[in-house]
This record gives sequence, C-alpha cells and structure tokens, in this order.
Amino acid sequence: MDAYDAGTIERKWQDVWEADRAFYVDDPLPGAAPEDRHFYMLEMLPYPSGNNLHMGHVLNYTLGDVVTHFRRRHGYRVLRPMGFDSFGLPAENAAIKEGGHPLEITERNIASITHLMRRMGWAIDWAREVSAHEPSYYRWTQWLFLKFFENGLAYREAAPVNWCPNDQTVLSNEHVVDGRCWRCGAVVETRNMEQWFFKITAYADQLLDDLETIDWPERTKKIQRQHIGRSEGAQVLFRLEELDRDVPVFTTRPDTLFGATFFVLAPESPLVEELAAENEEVMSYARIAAARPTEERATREKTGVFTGRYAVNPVNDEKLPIWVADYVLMEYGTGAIMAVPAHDDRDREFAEKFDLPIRTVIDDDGRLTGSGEFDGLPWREAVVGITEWLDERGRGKAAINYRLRDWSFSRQRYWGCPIPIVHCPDHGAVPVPEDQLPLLLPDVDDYRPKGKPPLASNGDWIATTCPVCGGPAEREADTMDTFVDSSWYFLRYADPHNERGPFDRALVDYWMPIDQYIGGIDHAKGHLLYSRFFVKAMNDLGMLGFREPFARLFHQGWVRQEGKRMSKSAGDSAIDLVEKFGADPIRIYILFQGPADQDIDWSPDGIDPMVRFLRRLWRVVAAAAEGPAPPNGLDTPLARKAHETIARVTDDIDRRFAFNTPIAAVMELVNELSKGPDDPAARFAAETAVSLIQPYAPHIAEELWSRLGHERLWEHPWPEADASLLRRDTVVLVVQVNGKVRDRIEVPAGLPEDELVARAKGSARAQAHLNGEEPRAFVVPDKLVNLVV
RNA sequence: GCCGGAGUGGCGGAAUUGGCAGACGCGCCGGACUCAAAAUCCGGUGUCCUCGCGGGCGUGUGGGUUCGAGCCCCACCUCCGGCACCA
Repeated sequence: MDAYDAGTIERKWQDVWEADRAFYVDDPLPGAAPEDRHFYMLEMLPYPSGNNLHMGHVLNYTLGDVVTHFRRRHGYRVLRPMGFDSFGLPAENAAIKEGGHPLEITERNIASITHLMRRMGWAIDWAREVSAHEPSYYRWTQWLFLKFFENGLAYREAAPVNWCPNDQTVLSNEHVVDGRCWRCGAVVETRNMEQWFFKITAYADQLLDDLETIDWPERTKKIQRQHIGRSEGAQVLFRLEELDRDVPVFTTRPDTLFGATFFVLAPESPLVEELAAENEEVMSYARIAAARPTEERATREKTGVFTGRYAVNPVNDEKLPIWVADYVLMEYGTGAIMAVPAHDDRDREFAEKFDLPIRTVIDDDGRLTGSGEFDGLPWREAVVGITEWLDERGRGKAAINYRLRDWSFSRQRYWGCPIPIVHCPDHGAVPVPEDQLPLLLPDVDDYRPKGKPPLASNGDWIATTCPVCGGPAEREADTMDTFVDSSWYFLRYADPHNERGPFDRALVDYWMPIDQYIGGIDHAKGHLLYSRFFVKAMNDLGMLGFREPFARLFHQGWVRQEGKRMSKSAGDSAIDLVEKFGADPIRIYILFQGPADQDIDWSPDGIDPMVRFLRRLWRVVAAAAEGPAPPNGLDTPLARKAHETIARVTDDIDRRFAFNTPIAAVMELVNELSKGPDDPAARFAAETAVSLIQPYAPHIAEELWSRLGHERLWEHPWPEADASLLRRDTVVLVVQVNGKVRDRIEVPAGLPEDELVARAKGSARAQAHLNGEEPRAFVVPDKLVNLVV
C-alpha cells in the first residue's frame, strides 16, 4: 500500500466536499417536521488584520469543527458559518502599517484567510459568508442603528469620554484596560466631547438577571456581573443654600450619615463652576485634576481643595464643607459624595491629610452611636431605618446604582460603518431615510487619523441637505465602533442574502439562540455584553423571539509560543505549518495538548508525533482492510475494546466537552489493533477507529473509509456502543489490606458482596498482611475489597 | 486590597460519582531489522531499598474527616486571571 501523504489526500477530499457542498446547510422547509433537530455552532469571527491566522484561531475553529461533525453525524442539521470582522481599528491600523487602502488590504487578507480555512478542512457553510465592511451587510447595521435611534436607544450627548491619543479616537469603557488603549497600549485621556451612545444601562438589570438562564462559564458571568456593578443603597439630598438647590449623592451606607464631616465634588462636576467660578485656586485645581490620566489619578496620593462653600446634611442640618478632590469620580454615582472618614478608608485618608474631623457613628458591636434616635440600632437595620426616615421627609430614597456606563460607539476614524445621521441647523440630528441606505463609506485618499474624523475633511460628502426641510446640512462624520458590527452578525448568518431586511424573523427564530459559542475570554465584557444588549433591545422592538444570543459558551485557552500569547504578527504562521505538515496532524496536535480551555505552549516539535500516529493508523487500517468483511456482533477482546472506545469518545465529546482524551482513546484502540491483527474483529476495530477520529482528522478518515469500501463518512451516522459488549464476564478485583493494594484477582462479574469478601480473604498475598486476624471488610462491587484489621 | 481559577513523573497531561495515581503522547534506556542510517517494530521507564521475591515513600505545604483522599474540610505557600479611589 502507498504511504500516508497528508497534502495529497487533503486536497482530494477538500475538492470532493466543495463540489458536494457537503457542509452547506439548507434552511428548514415550512412546517419543519418535529424530528428536525438543528444545532447552531459558532466560533467568534476573526479580524482580517493580517493575511494569516495564528494557532489560537486554529484551536478555536478546530474545536468548533469537531462539534460540527459530531452533531452532524448524530443527525442534526448544523449551521456553522464564517465571516470577517472587517471594519474597525484592527484592519485599519494594519492598512496604515502596510501603507495601502483599508479596503484593498482587508479584502486581500480575507481572501488569504479564507484560503487557509479551506485548506484546514473546516466544515464551513461558505454560502453564508458575511463581512462587516460589505455594503450589503452594513446597510442593515445602519438600519438597526436607526431603529435604536428612533426608539431612544441611541443618542448623542456631550460627555467625558476616553480618548486614545495614539489611535486618535474615542474608546468605550470596555476597551480601556488598566487605563490604557486595548489596541495600542497608549495611556488614555479623558475628553469632553459630543459622542454617540447606546443606552445599554437601560438593560443593566436584565443583563444581570438573565445570566442565570444561560450555560456560561462561571468566571465569565462574574466578569459581567462585576462590570455591571449593581449596588443597592440610597440617594440622599444635600441642600446647597447658595444655589437654592438639593444635590443628590449616592451611598451604600446611609446608616453612616451622622458621621459625615465633609462633602466632596469630582473635578469634572458642573457644580464646581457654579459654586466657585470666581475662586481661581479651585478652578485651576479642577482643570488640572480633570485632565490627568485616569491611571495616574488612581495611584496618586490624595489631593483636593476647599471651595469655601457648605452643604447641609439632611439628617442633622449640619453644614459640611464642600471640597473638590480627584478621588471622586464623575462617572460613578452623581459625581458628589458625602464623606464619612470614620467608616471609609478613602475619606479617612483625605481627612487625615487635610485635618478634617473624624466622627465614629458605629461601635465595635456594629450598632449606631452618635446618631440621635437611631442609636443602638444594628447598622443593617439602620440602613433601612434611615432610608425610610429620609423618604418620609422627601430628603432621600432607596436607590440602586450601576457601574455600567452607556456604550460610546462613535469613532473618529475612517474605516467603519458610517452613522446615517444628518445634522441640520434647524432640525438637529435627523435620520437618513431608510430608502437611502446603505449610506456608503466614501473612498478617500487620506484616511489617517488627525484628531478629527477623516470624513469631516471630505467636503463633497459632508455637505448634504436636511431630509426634513431640504436646507443645507452636514453629515455625521464619525463612524461606528466595530463592536456594533459584531453585535448582530450571528443573526445575519441565518438569512445572509436578505435584501428586504436584516433577516427574516422566522429563520432567525429557527436557528437562534446559538447552541454552542466558542471564543476567547478577552471578549467577556465587550462583545459578549454588547451582543446580549442588542438581542434584548431587538426583542423589545419585536424583531426576534428570544432574549439571549448564546445559550452555551466555551472559552478556548491561549496558545503561547516562548511564553507569549500568539498573534498574527508573532509566532509561527498557520499557512506555513499546514503546507509543511498537513491539516490533519495540526488539528490533532492542537487538541491533543490538553484540555481545550487550558493554555497551551505551542511548539512545532509536537506535530511529528501526530504525523507518526496518523501513519500508524494508515498502516494498521490498511492491513485490516485486506481481511474479510466481519460478521456483525463479534464478541472478541478487540471488539470489546472498540465498543469501549466508542462509549468513551462519545461521552467525552458530548457530556464532558473534553477533546484531548478521545484522541488518547483512539490511540489505545489503534495500539490494540496493531497487536492483534488476527482478531476476527480487526476490520470492525479499524472501521471504528477511522469513524471516531473523523471529526478530528476528517481527510485521512475519509480516505481510509473509502479504502475500507465505504462512502461519505462525513454524513455516516456516529457509531453506537453495544451495551452487551461493554459488560464483562470477569473483572479484576483489587484486594486491599488497611487501604494498601496487596493483590489483584480475577473473579466473575456480578458476585454478591459476601462472596467477594470470601475471595479477597482467600488471597494468599492478602493473608500475609492480615496476621491471622479477622478483618472488617469494605466492598465496592466488581472493583475492590478493603480488608481492615 | 477584593473576587475567581490552578498546583500530579524529566515534559504535556490522565484518573468521569471518595475506591488500583501516572492512561495517551513526548523524552530517555535497552533490543530487533540494516553494511550503515532513517523509518518501523518489541521491551523498560515515579522514587528509594532489594540479585530477586517483595517492601517503604509519593499528587505545592501543614493539619483534619474517612475503612479508604489527587478528589471533601481548615490554615498556609506559589502561580495565573478579573476588578481596583465604584462612595
């Protein structure tokens, strides 16, 4: 027989699958039969920011591929599409680096990555391919934006936002990591700018509560819960006599109100100017503090300045001095706090530095003191009591506060989805009429960031007329964050060519929610939160019939090379590797390294052993293929091993979501087969090994399957273990004395406990350790007897 | 600082419900085939004592529960991740 040659057989079968449209899935016929079982398998789509993929992608998509084949062969109609997150900073920065136009470079990268994906043999429905930068896609991104805008879920407002001075654009809170830009690492500044926001905060409670309804890793839910940051407390009104106004403050500890000794405003608070416009010291502090990078603000020693003004504490009418200090953040609560130095570390630090009074109002037993009528009350009860007291007098009320901010999604960059809005001097922000969508992104020569949106320099495009009055108006020059594109792409796959709407609701409701989503945990609080928000909002707008997009989620581990996370610019190139070793060896390698959710240290040295295993499989199966076709239901040791392997592999993939141990199980079967080629069940064992390895190494499996005289393994039913062959006639009984293994004896299966004990006592090796004493016995039927003296 | 997760041979890892620790693969040692090499195949491989039979020890550290603990409980150490002036 010829030798195993990965490259040749892989191309052969890839051509067959292509011609057969093997992995393209049809939509359900109207009134689909109840036995129609379907499964939506999706992995996070790649950025085409390079012409290649790294081994982290290879792990991600190979995992999805195993699940896809496994489900298909269990009779499911499986939707497994692919697309490209082709707008946005990653692609645009790559284009700037290469010095070409983003469109040209993005499309070249997509072609190259698509080629690689086909070469990996991944079972993808390419008829549904979608890219964010295609007008046929972003037309509907714009349409969705308009629906959100019309329903008050998208709005424009001047607000302090995160500004990356390197990428020259605003960033969402979710993409500032340790005070730095997630893409380039530059220290982020705060700027006050007119920005577009999605009203994700309106869904804070639902985003929190519905986490209970989805099968996600607990750590991911934790990240989202923490990010939403719901906390319960009270809103308390402090009187500012000079302004004749009440100022609200959020606190989780209204029970400490009697301990408040001063009052602090964030430097960005509009109240600072209202109270101290003429105080140069205060204004200058506020200006400098507000401009400081967030990162620096968080680590510095406390600073602040007294305004000379006072706020009135509603519980005792005391006048509290109002300070301005940058340890109070404008983004959280109301940008003003009551300071209780006795019971808050930050307030205490500030009080000590500026010599402000510290008043204890909760004693060592957790009861109130110095708090008037509330003295003696346990503090938890006082939280309720004082809140009620305030409420009755109109001086406060119970309140819930969130850390989650609205999602700022406008970007001052070129390569993104244009925001279909026209600014009219008379009518404000006016939507571009639906029949004028898509609003095409114009071709420009100079798309590089210059601190203002590149589209703003494009006079011909910017100048337009108001859809309401026909008067002169200007187009919105910002573009959308690429995370808007990826917040609904999974819906478009269900109906990718629809020209009348983003999708047909019946199709989306049929396929969604996604049964299994796989991707990196780095998207835990960005993409995974935005997509949940989009689906909830679209559900409320009557566009779809479910409220969560991803029923089950899995995060693959990081693939590292020499200790560093692999990226498209660092580490071995997947294209080079697949040409050198073949797709099957790489697919098996990346899944064999360990549990898929654990990090992997990549080394190309690990691939050769996988090539050796596949060669061994090839040889052993070829030998078995020469034997006679086996009768059914043979009961031989090899047949039993094959059935055990079916049971193990099936359970590992299906229930345990374990992908490394099935490969080990098939290796064991191949080892047994290689030792017992004369077993009458050799051919059955060979067919079983080939069938079970197919989701991992579909090309060699298909080739061997055909050499075994069969066809179309990719749609052949998954094998079933014969329960009668999983049962054993005899078992090896472990005999322990005082918990230590002293003997192993073969006994018939299913013996009663007293018989097992009798056999164990009969063991000469065990007796040698019993010293003639009569032992107590503990029995695990068919497994173990522990004799204790 | 707060909240998670993880520590098993020389290495990646396995042990699914508290019941044989180390499956499978790598590496290493020995052997077969070969003029030789590659490839392939066979055997061995936690550690210590022992010619051997056999025995002692062993899953980060210390304790506990149990007939029995890698797995459960308590304390600690180390590493990784998330959050971090969030009132």
